Amino acid sequence: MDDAVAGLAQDRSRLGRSSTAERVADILRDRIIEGLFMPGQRLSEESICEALGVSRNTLREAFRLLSHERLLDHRLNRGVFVRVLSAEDVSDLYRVRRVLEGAAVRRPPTPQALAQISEAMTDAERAAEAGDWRAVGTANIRYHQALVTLNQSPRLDEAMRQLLAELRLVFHVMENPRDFHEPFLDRNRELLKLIEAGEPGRAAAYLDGYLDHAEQLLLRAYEPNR
Amino acid sequence: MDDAVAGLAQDRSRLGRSSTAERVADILRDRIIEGLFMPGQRLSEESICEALGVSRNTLREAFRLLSHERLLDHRLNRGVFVRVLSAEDVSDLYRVRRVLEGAAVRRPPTPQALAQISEAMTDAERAAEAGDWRAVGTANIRYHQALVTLNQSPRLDEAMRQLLAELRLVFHVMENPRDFHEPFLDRNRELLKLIEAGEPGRAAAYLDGYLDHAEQLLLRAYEPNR
DNA sequence: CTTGTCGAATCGTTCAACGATCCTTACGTT
DNA sequence: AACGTAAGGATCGTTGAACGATTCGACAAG
Repeated sequence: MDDAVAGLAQDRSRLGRSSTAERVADILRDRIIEGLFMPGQRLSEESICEALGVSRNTLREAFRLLSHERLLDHRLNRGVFVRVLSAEDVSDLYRVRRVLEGAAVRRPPTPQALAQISEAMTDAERAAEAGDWRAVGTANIRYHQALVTLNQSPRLDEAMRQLLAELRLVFHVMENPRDFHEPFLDRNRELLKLIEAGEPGRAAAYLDGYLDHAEQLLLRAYEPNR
Repeated sequence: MDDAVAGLAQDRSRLGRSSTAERVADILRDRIIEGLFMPGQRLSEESICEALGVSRNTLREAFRLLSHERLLDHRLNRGVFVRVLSAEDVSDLYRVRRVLEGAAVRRPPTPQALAQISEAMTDAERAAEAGDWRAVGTANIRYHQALVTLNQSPRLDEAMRQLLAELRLVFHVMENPRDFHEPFLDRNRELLKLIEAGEPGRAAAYLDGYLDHAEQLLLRAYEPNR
């Protein structure tokens, strides 16, 4: 019986798990990530707190959370806006990816992490066959999130989660998701092979080329806008 | 004249710079980092909002910000507490440092970054001569913050800033700051030399040993507490 | 010693209000 | 036509009070 009681300790995290402000933040985060709120759009306190049935103060707490995640841009006395990323932001995001993912592929891979990466990989391929490019994008994100878990660091996982959320804001400027995601299917597969083969050096080099290419594609999509 | 106008863009960040909640967060962050609020201590909404002369709602917004930085622990219906880091947290912080600083030392150093590192180095040495070990700790943190700037990434700089703030919470358990900081003076100097000499491989290896040692010192200090 | 009950303290959330700030528009000046 | 000024409205920033919900500690009953 002591075992059963001890097991409860793991579920403790679920106890504290709720608070209107956090739930509101979750809802808004989803909308932003899904692209239902477009970058640059202003989020009016009044209309949103009425639509969600929460008070302005609670909504403001949620806004603070999302601004801190760089998904919203909070301008004093002017309200909050969905973040608009600049070309410099894109470059910076890829600099961080090179560091985080680069460190990941140099680590001895754990079976669980490999399984997660592999699962995301097959999900992406299945979605590609079905022609669901939005799902391909989602699976691709899961792939890279799983990649970072090789670092075995909760904080780096969290950092990657936030980074990928920001990156989704960028993906919305890609008018044709297929052209953007399709080429990376083979690359993800190849990278996974190199990791499984225990060749960290080659995997890291391959990853660098991979990220350079993706960054340039995105930057090119940003060119016309200025 | 266009130059002068363009130069203004850099000061734009100062414009938005104010909001009671953020200023409150700044004040509290300083107190926490300086150790005036001890880890585990509860921060009562009522007493603090009265002491600072702000409303509870505003204070709560500040609390949200600091919880998001992992400096406060927000437990539902129980209030906010100064974060208490576990031994696992310490290990994770050092895993992140290995990734962030490890990537930094492998980069070709820029003159400005080197200057900043060098300045922190001499500040630390000067403070050591004066026997001011608290100042040594502060300069040491500046040193590593400057180290990360080699990555040339604002997001990584920010991540390092937060990481070091967390680490200060841990340093408060070191009863004797001199024993902890003194050995690292020579190591910092040696690491700087290796970077200046353009030997990224040896610098990275040296850094790893450095971080391993620091982590173990901290973990040993944590042992008695459990 | 364990369990149930109760009250105080505090949190979570809402609501209403007022001043401050920003944007827009209009008007007059140069 | 370009610029400075003024007025108005919309929205934000912040406050203060209020009430239910939750937690914690004490104390009595089993």
